[in-house]
Amino acid sequence: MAYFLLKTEPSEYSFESLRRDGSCVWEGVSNATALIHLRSMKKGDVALIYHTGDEKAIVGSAVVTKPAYEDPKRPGRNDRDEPKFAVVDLKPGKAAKTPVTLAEIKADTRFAEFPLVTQGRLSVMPVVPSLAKILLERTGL
DNA sequence: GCCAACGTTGGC
DNA sequence: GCCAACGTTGGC
Repeated sequence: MAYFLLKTEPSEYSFESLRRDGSCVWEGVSNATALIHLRSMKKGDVALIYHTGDEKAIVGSAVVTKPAYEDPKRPGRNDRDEPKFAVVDLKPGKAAKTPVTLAEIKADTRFAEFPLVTQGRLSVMPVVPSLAKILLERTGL
C-alpha cells in the first residue's frame, strides 16, 4: 500500500466535492511526469488531497478503489502501450483534523526533497512512507 | 534535433 | 496581477 499526494484546485473539484459525491473519477491529469505516478496507483493506495489556490494545504485523504486505467474521455495508448491519459477512481477518506499547509511543509527540512516543494507544478506525486507518517500524524488522518 | 515563442500552473 | 518554472509547439 503506497501513499500519494493529489493536487486539486478546490474551486474546480474539492475534497468536500468528493465527500459529497461519495466517489469520483480523478481525471484531467495531462502532465507526463504526473501521469507516470498516476499509472502506478493501485487499489487500496491512499491519496492525500491537497488544495491549491487560496488554501495551499492537505485537507483530507482518499482511497483508490480502481487502479489506473485509460481515461474513457481521452482514449489512446502511449508508445509503451499504457493509457496515454490515465485516471483512477477514488472514495473519500477522512477530513484532516488539522490541515497541513504548504508553508509548514516548506519549513520542515525533512521535506526538502519532497516534490511539492521542489516541483511546484507537479500534480500527482508519491509520498515516501517516512513522510507519509509525518503528514498523517500532523493532519490527524 | 535545436531552440525561440508561447501556454499553463500555482505561489506570491 | 505578476511572474518563475516548466512543458509544449513549431519553424528552421
